[in-house]
Amino acid sequence: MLSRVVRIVEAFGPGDTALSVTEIARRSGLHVATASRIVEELTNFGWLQRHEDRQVRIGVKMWEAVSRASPTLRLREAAMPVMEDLHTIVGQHIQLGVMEGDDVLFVERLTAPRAVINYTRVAGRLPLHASSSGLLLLAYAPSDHQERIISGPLEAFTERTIRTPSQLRSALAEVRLQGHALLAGHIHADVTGVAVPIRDPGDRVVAALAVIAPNDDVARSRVAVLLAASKAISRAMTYPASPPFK
Amino acid sequence: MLSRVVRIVEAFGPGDTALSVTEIARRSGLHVATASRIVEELTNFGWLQRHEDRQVRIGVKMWEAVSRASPTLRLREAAMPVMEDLHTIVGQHIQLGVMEGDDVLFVERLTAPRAVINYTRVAGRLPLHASSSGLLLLAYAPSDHQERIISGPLEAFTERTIRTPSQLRSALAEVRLQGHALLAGHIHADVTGVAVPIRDPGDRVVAALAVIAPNDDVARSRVAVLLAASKAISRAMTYPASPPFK
DNA sequence: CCCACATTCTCAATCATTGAGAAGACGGTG
DNA sequence: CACCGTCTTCTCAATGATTGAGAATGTGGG
Repeated sequence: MLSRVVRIVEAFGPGDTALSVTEIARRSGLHVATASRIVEELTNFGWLQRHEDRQVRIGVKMWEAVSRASPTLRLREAAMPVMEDLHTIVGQHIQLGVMEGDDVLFVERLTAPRAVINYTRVAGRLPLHASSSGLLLLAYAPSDHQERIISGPLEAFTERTIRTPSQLRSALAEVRLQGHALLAGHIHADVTGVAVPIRDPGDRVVAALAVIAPNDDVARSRVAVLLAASKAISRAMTYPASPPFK
Repeated sequence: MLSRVVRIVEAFGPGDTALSVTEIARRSGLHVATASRIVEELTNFGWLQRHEDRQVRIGVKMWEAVSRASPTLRLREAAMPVMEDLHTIVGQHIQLGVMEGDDVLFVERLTAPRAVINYTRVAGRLPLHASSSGLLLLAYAPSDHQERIISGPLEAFTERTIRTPSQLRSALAEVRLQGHALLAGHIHADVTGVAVPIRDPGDRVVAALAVIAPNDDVARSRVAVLLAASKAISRAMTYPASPPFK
């Protein structure tokens, strides 16, 4: 059955590059015999691969199939050159996120080796109410989605994380007023995030571009260059897709 | 059955971001009813997603699961900062490839907007004998693999593409002698590629780092900076993996 | 309005999947 | 070297999900 394949692949959580069959069975709730058999079949297709010690990893074939037809390909291709320029200019972490359920999902990021701690990863998530990217995306989301988050539990990361519905409501209003989201110390006490919207040709907000910097960085002055970058990405997305290759 | 899922997902070729159910059925050789049903099930898991016009794309959930446990994650994380620096310095396309079957599979790339045409994409492939990255990887591959490629058909892209076993054999010897691969006009008449090896802690060649530039670029002078970059990446990979996050 | 095409639904025969338990492989330890 | 615990794979009969032809429904264009 199909759900078992999904459960097996999704058993790999953030930070798990390799798992044993037993561990996969435990996490997915499948019988080990079932897990073993499906893992073997997927391995034959190259969708999973096995280490010499029988540990299981995601296979190159699956990565390839998914990556070449990735749902965010257009966005990432349009964004990457601009993100690089931005990265060179501001010298801090740059990240690109989209809304996915009640989280922001980061689809691309550039790290600054000596810069501040940053918990995000490519394909990592953060709650919408807690991160600058998430708050920005939520501010431009349909109101029923906003209301669901506002009325839901608001997990706190630090003492400055938004934790009440009224705080969140006014924060969203402020984001819409200013056109960007600036959050200091909401995820980690020493870290400030600034996020701006990226719009598709129909002017809908489809992604957030953010700079993650230490609190004492001149974060506020980064808004202008961030906005310029987001305009450039929005413009690049309006052009037709790039030509096929091999 | 499991193979049907694989066939459906792998129906998405390079350049296909969205397909119709009928097209998926045609490419995968499945009955449309079967394709329709499996597509619907995968959609419920978020592994596929449907456009308003019923077109099918890869879903965010599948992208997320695969990307966060990607088999080349370590390599890419180690390589990206260095690739960016390199990109800033040389101002040409930079790409990172691994050997996968009889092709080189590109796992990361940085493009130079105004630079030369480049047919590669992330998750794109090129034959081992034709590209600088491929030739480099083949030169350090087990000899049985080399022999299989040497004796196999050698597809030609331009008149300068290697097309005979003896040409390939001597090209491989030269790569091993020099420690890098420089190919001018083998994929496209006006384009030169230069590739150098990236080694894992056990000193095995696991990837190729390449610069793609116009023929009149001073490609030869790029070898030194490329080698420096590859050493930096190799070194970065020896450190333990980065800590988990959310 | 009708036609062509794409998609989904229906349903009975089929055949792959399941999972308990056994057997085998592996690795560490006394 | 033999023992033991753990992980993995195998066996096999009962089960029930999967399959695909064809019908029905939905969709868009002329």
